Amino acid sequence: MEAMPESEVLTVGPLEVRPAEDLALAHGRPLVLSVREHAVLVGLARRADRIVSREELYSLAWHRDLRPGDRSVDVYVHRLRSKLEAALPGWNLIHTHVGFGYRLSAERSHGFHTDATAR
Amino acid sequence: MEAMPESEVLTVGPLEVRPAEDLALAHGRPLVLSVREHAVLVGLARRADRIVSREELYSLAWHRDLRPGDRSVDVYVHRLRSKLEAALPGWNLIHTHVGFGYRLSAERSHGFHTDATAR
DNA sequence: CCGCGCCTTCACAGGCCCTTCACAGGTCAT
DNA sequence: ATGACCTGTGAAGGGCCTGTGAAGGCGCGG
Repeated sequence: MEAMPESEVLTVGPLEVRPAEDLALAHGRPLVLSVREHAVLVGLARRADRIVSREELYSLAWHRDLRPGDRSVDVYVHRLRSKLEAALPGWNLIHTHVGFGYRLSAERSHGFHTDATAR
Repeated sequence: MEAMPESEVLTVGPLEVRPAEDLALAHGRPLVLSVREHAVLVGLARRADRIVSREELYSLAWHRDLRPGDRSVDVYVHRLRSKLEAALPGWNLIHTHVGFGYRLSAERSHGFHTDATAR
């Protein structure tokens, strides 16, 4: 069974990321992301449940060093959050650790019940 | 093969501290700590079950000498206690040794039952 | 040439942190 | 019991960090 890098599939709760296919799925439905947004998501997903510093995340998604004062990471994390929130209401995936960085982990939004509204 | 210092993991009862990842887990769930709070926790965790004096703890977390009259350590120990208590009810982790300092040890709170919600 | 999406950079606002106070409760020796 | 010292705790002030909406440039397809 395979563990070829081609088959890399990162799962974080209801989110599934497939770097090799430039694809991310939310509950099985494809997310519409730009190249950068996808790169940032992959960077976070490959280090799921761990804190990724801005410098590290920038390096992973932009392939160059983050310059002092550059807010790009914040902006992209914000866009990613918006899209993830829209696709996965009730889930809180990107967590901020002030002074350290961001962490991708599957957690339910505070005060959200298991889809009592659905169906 | 993974005995590198990167893998340093300090375990104190239900608490797990990973200095290299700037992360601390309570029952496996990540604690949200500020930079200082985390530094103080790491300082205490690396000397678990032993008393750490204020001077020593300050030196470990602030990387400079404690000035007479500075109450920073007390304030941060207080904040850490609050967060640990919130994340690990029923556990008493930071112990005060009047005149000597603080000690991190896994001990259950006095008179605490495992089923807080029962009945 | 025009419209559209994407990336980068701003500017402003809000929130979180660190430090320092002030005061209360405790402890201990006298 | 009383005074001196030690620790617990809540709050205030400023500063730094992060969230957020928008503008300007570019490249691409129509």
